Amino acid sequence: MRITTFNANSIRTRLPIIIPWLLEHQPDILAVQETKVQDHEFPGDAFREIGYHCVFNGEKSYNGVALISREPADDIRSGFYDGDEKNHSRLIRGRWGDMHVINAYVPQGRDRESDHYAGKLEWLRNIRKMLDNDYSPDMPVIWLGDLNVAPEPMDVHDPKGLDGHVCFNSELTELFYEVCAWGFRDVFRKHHPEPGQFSFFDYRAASVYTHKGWRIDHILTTTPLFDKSRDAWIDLKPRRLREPKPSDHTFVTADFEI
DNA sequence: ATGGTAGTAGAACTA
Repeated sequence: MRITTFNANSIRTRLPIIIPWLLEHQPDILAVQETKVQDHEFPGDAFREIGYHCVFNGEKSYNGVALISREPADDIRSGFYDGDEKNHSRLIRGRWGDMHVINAYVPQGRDRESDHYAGKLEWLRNIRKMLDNDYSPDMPVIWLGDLNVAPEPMDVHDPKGLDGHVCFNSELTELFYEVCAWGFRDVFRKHHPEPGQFSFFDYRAASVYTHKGWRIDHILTTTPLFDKSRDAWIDLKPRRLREPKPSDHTFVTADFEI
């Protein structure tokens, strides 16, 4: 079983990257964030034409999440709880058999003093509440997506210069690990303990060419799945393309022996 | 260099 996360930064603009990537790498599930499209304009036909099902929650211009999969999901849920309209376009959950997938686009936070940053911390606390309510760490559960958290110094290109950033500071990373203490483990780091592994490169300052990146896109699983993971990898090629135009994030994938 | 680029929109906001 192969599962991938990708912040598309507009799924319509990124179809020339996503469709060939799906055909080449054949993931069972692709979790997309920042689709930036309302539901009635979602390009579902492009995925159905190559044999993928898709479910999505979007809004105009901002946010938006989707689950694109070989097999249709048995259950789809949106937000932290049924009827949570406020978080529809940042959280979509699916179940395939006994495997639960939580696709999240965690708020970025803008700056430490803003309400947006306070909302980001609250968002992570709500994830923990949702986990406590709806799942158990002995179940096969995957939490993946653009989590807007670089957990360790090695997850940013300049840990000293970037300390205090909304995606890299001790308050945030401590909270992140409190959420993970529910029962999540970092599948990517199981296979790649080395530094220099990044999933996001700012469009500005040609960061991709100097490898000044961040690892903020994650695939975390409960122990039953963690033990069955066989590989994880970041595909930098789609980020380095000039044509077609790249997203500022790239694909992060985990492979499991199931 | 507190800049830089990109997407959505069709000006200014978000990242």
